[in-house]
Amino acid sequence: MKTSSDDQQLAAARDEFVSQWGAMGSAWGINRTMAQIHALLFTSAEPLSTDEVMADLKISRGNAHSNLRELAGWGLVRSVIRKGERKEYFEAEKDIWQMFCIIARERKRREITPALQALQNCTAQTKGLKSKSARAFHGQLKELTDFVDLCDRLMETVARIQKGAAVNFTLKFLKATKSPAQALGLHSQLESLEGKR
Amino acid sequence: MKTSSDDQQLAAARDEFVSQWGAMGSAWGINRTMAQIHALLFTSAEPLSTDEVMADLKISRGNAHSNLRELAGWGLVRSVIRKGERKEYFEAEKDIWQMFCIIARERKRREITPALQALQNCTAQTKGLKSKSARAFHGQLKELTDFVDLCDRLMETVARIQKGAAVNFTLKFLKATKSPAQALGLHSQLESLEGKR
DNA sequence: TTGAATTTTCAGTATTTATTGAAAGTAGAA
DNA sequence: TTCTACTTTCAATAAATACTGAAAATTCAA
Repeated sequence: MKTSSDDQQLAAARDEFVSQWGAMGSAWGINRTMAQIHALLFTSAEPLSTDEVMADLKISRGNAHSNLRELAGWGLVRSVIRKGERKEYFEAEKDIWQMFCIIARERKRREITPALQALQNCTAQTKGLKSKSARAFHGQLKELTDFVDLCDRLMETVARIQKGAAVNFTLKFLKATKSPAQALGLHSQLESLEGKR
Repeated sequence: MKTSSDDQQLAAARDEFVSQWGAMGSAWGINRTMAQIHALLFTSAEPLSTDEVMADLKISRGNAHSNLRELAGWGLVRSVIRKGERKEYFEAEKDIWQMFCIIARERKRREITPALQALQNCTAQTKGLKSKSARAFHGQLKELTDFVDLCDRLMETVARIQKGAAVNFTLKFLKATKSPAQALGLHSQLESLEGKR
């Protein structure tokens, strides 16, 4: 029967996606289950209850619960209360750019900004030292700190702009950078800066 | 005595940096020890031997060995043979932009590209399906796939350009995006794209 | 109030990942 | 060759992380 086979196809593809997204998460330091739940909700037309998540992924209540809470803490998932029902349902942010911005902002807040502060401390602590090795260390750390600082700001800024702007800008950037850069307004910036290092 | 206190300061700052870099690594899915060894070599004026790394971090030979190999596999560290000496020494890539490019390329190669292929598979597998939920799934996955694809390309491209170009470009981008975007060539791109979402 | 439905917590356990250390392997010097 | 300095491997173990499930807490309707 056609529909049944289609359903199977869909189920298979979704399982694959959930598993893949989980793997990707864990490669980037995110709890596999949390990423899987996110994948599930991200591709679900309807909000899901804790029990549905448990059943879908075959995980315990405690596990489902704590990862749903964590996702809510990131702002990637919000809870939905259906009128007349007592149970809590969850839905994911579906807009990809929005999702990207949330992740960028959270990782910045949780990891990059604190790390940057620590780096700045280390750099400051070795500011006045005179020995050759201390000066070398300080110089190296200063460069790293400045670089991380720049990334931090870039992330902040990117996460603020509109989806259309970001995508279109990226496309132009890619085009402009492909082979001898020319075309577009990027031209002057890029050209005047090439070959400096 | 002045020098001794300076040395202590330096040692303390370096320990702090090593520990911090290790923490950062593990938040991003990189073995803590590998990141610590990297931090050590990154701020060492001289190449270090396996034994020196072992002593500095108080880790076993096997651990030092395998993580040094892994770092070499990433291309972040290379081995140095000193003439007359039999022992192998290791030094890190010191240029930060270079280092960033290496990491970007490796993560792209190891994680993003494979994940992208899997996503494209899932998307393709649900291409023709007619049911409402299948169509929703396919649409959502298509968007995600396209987005990851764009990131993949962007990474590739960024990792190719010159340090000066990247930094300067970023600075201009930040400036241009601060408050009502104007100035620079970015103006037209940005303005024409704001408010789309 | 009471009690059923639901959420939350957390001690115990399982799984995964990282580390040790000693034995085996290699390669250069004599 | 053989000796020695050094590197590599890997089974055993430890440490970190994630998960379970059942008991306690909460919430809401009657």
